[in-house]
Amino acid sequence: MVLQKWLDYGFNGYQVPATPRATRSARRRGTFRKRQEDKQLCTFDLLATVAGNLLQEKDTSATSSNQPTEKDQYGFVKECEDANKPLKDELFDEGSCDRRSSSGLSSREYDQNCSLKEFTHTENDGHSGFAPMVTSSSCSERFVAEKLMNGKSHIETENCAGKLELGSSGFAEFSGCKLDGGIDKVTDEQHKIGRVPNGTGSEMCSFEDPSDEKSTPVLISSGGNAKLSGFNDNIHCSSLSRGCDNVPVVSRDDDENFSGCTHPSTTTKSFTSITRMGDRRIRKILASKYWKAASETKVDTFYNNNGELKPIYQSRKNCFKRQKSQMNIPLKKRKLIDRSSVSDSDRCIRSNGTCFFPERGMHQVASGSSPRIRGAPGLPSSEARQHTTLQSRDSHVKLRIKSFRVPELFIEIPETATIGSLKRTVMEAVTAILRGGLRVGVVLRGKKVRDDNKTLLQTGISHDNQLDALGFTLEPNSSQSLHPICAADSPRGPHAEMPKPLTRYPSSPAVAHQRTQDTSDMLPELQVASLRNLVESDRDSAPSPTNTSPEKGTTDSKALVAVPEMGKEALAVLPVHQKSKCSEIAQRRIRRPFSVAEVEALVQAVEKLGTGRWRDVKLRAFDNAKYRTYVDLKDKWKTLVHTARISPQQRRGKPVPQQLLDRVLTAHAYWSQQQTKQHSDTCLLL
DNA sequence: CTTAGGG
DNA sequence: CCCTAAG
Repeated sequence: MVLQKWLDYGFNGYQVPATPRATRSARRRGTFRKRQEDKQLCTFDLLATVAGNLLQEKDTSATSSNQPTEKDQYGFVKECEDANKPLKDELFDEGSCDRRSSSGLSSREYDQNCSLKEFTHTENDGHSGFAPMVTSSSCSERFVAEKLMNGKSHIETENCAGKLELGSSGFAEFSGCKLDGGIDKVTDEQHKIGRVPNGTGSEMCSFEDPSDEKSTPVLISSGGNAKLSGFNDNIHCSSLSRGCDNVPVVSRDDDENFSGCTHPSTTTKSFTSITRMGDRRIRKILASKYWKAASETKVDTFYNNNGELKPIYQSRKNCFKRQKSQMNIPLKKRKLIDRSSVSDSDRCIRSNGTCFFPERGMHQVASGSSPRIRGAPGLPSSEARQHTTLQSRDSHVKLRIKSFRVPELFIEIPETATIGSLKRTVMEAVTAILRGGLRVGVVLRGKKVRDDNKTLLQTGISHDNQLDALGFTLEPNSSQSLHPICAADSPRGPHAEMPKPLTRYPSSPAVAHQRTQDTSDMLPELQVASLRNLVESDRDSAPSPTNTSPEKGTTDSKALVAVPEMGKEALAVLPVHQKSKCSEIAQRRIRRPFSVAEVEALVQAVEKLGTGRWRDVKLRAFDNAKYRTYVDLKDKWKTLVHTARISPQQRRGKPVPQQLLDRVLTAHAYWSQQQTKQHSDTCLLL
């Protein structure tokens, strides 16, 4: 079941043009939107990824035998590895599920864990309404997709990922990434508020792959729930991820809420149609009030969950929330102590803006610095030491960005697509996002630091006690933004929301959480650790992904940000700018040329019902084609009439049988006449 | 939400 | 396909 659900999920984020044509169109419009009906529309929030985890996992796996799940995960991953295997098969293949289960965790257990976690989550929370919200947001926003790259590149990326160094000058430099990244200090809010159980959101949705080097781990967490047509079960994002066994999450509420945003295939007919119809509206709203909505979303959601809101309403809210999360691209960062010994090992090799850490160095670091013991216990001590070190050298602050959030991606991919194609698609999307114009925002204690000329010292960042309050955000680069709206909005939206976003994404803890077997116990520690990470630097964890693994990784180091070198080619394909900027706000639907059969059905329906009854036509002939709205049908009819009137030479695209065109003209003439007649009759009566 | 019509 | 006005 879990696997099946996979498909349901969509990739929240930038849409990858299925075709050049679509791309052009999208570019022209500056907006993208892809929806999938018969194909699986998955919305995944990508949390990036990174490969770095792989290395860590490798090391970790050996150490942490206590996690039965890992093997499963491995097995699972391997399954996915088969690039030639159709996605559909992959997902629906019972055998796959079984295998995965056999490896250590039965599917049932898997589910139970998720449920349990979820349940626990809510219970502990004490805020019945709040927990779900957090979960959903985190899930939707947070998703980890690993295995975006090949094993090799993967590793490299991971290594370099997110290393951010802040010099005394105040100049921030991403050693590892070309991308602008923000360090996300998500967890802080939660901690402060205390409403959310430790490690709440992120853990649930994100996980790490303990896959070995060979296997390219792919973590895909859905942002929310995806419903797959034919399946009533709601899947939680966690189910997608391998680590989810440890960190299952997502509340039912989420599923419902998201139904509107995602593919509501499972929903009832009426509901589906409603949601679909509302889709545009939602998008519209998002576009115009994205930021505002985003800022308010969290709160709204919270109350909504408690209250008795209409499903649709909730779904919309969720959409907003989701959008928000997408827009906010918080990065988690880790502060590293600048220590000579560490520095050496950590030192990265830069190449084309990407920083790589030599494997040796990494391993060394990992082995030396971090205890192999999985679990929080090791963290505190190591951190303390590091902290001390840090203090000794307060003149330099090293920050490591462990992960960054990728804007929502919409990926449409046929069920028959191969895993390899799926990977490529995701890769392209991620690459595009990364390449998109982004800038870094610095948030200190919830406040945006706008003065770029201030030194870290002046700002207070130089002091470790301040560091815990330091956060980074990714913001659309207005200069590159194609859309005025985005550019204009970006400045305030992200900033204003900073605090909330942070709260919502305890990404690092989550990741760590995954790995840890005893989630409940670990959570508290993890969160603490994550917080501390911001303040303190851990040399061990920082440079080496390996190191990050269980102990440290749990805390914060886990989530690495991959800054790929990879997607260069892909970039050409994708309209990066638009996507990175505003794609989330309004994504154009994918173009779906009408097939002859569809035209036939349309013509037939119109012949029967006449023009002007597009809703009926839709229900009559395209009820199952969810991607065809009545507006689409109306438009198609319009184009058909036009096509029928022009000479065959002037017609473009897939030729429509002349016979059909003739019928179009006939029907159009007939119903036009009827309309006129009726109108005249009305006039006469009046 | 539906229609209708321009873009 | 999108967007919007209008009902």
